[in-house]
Amino acid sequence: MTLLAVIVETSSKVASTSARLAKVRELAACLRQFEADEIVIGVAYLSGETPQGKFGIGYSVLKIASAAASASEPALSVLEIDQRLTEIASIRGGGSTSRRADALRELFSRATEAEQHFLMRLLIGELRQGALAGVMADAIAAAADIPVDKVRRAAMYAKSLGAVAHAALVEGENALASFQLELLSPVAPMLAQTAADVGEALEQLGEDTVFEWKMDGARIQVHKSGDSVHIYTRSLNDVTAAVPEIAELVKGLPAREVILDGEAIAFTAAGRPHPFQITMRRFGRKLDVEKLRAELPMRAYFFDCLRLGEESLADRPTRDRYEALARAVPADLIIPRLVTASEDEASAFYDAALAAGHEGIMAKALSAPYEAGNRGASWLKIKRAHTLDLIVLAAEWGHGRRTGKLSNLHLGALDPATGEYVMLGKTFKGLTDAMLEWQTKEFLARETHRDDWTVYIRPELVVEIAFSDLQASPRYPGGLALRLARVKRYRDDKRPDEADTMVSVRKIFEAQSAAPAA
DNA sequence: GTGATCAACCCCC
DNA sequence: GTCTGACGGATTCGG
DNA sequence: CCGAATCCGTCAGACGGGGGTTGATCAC
Repeated sequence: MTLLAVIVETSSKVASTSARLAKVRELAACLRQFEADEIVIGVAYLSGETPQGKFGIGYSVLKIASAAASASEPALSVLEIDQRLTEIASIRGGGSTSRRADALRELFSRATEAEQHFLMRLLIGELRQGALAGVMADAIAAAADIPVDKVRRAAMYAKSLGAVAHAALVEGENALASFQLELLSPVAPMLAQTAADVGEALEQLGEDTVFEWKMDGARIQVHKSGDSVHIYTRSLNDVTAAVPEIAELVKGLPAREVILDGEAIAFTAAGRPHPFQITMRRFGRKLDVEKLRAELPMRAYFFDCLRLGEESLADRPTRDRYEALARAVPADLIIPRLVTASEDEASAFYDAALAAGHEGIMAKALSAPYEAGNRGASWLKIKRAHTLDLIVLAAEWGHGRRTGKLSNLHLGALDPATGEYVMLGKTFKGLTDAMLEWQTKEFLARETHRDDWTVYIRPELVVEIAFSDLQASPRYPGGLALRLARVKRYRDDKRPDEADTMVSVRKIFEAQSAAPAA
């Protein structure tokens, strides 16, 4: 029987070093200590997850529970924690918040302070030990003395990394072969790297490149097995009930067994794609699905086929998978695509995608396999970014490796009509350590006032911000918010009165929602 | 008791 | 989702 | 030819936006 304290001790050692190999050694040593029925749970905890997944425990509930007394000696076992968490996850309905907090407090009262701290971070989803599933895969390979490639391959198709660890440690290397692409069992979708433009994409991928429109909806993976159809999200949640029209569509396809990769997105009656936030009113919804279905129909566009009939196509090249896709799905459900080695043709294709209201295009190597769960170099996304010179209005203190630095910027633009600065969003992205250092000093020199987390400053600093979109905002005063904002550079060369104002901000918003030129 | 509002949480990008 | 930093294996450089 | 420097892919962790659902609380 393994105590939670063993895991807590391991996590602490893992966190204390930045060397990945040392982390792997510590994790592997811990894995070898587990008994068979503890492996799935222990692997989850040491990868910053619980077997129960997310179940409604956040910072607020934990704050109540953490008021508990603590035990002086470790006594909780791994299996008991798992049992208690399963019970807590099952508490629902009226009064559940306080009953959950009570149950958590009781559990915490039997944990040492170190164990409480670990459980807090685990349940909130911020273990911050510098090791998650990626490092854990290495550790499983090391503990079972199996090549890491085999572990990673099994992990692509397994329900959980813990299941892979169990098979590897209990049954050995050969057992990993039983993890295969299966119908109605979703696999982590392949992700893409970024390219600045079509020229860069062609340079990286070479002659054999296919371009596809990139639509700004939600990724879907569709499985059909006879009469049974399920639709999964990028993180493998089942959203079949939220998009019944797509399920019906797939039920009507002639193929009996098929796995498709694609995008779900809502369109206007005029045939233009809705902004992402409109698509999200449908996607993942549980209530009133039928009512909204009528006014906000969802479409599916497919771009890959991982299985058609008996055989898995994941290891086959893109061109073979496309050939299967074309057999499985009518042409109007396939995302617009173009095979070309011509930069001019590719650019025109990109312009057409943007003119049709889409996000950009993808570039894919025709000879590459489907790398499930990987951010593979054979898929590149090409999106344009807007840029504005905005004013820093305030900044928030950072956490973790940014503790002690002012990190998250409040960004705004002057509204000439009122003379007031209008906040448009926040960002912490794109800042180097040197910039963090510099801006902390500069902000504090301009401080006007502060509260718990935020330091407000005189509107004197101009910063160039890149962003994907402007979204309609229910919370910001101008009714607009930056989407995916990141810092490009500080504009030391610009005075605040030379920065962009709300006039140019509104102009961008209007241009992006306008109908296409005739 | 019932509906409206709010805060916390999760899930898409 | 974007971006930076760190690690470590692979590759290139310099004498 | 070998050790050092550099390159490159992978992983983790900084936290953004808007949606929804659920349960708690407030007003009547």
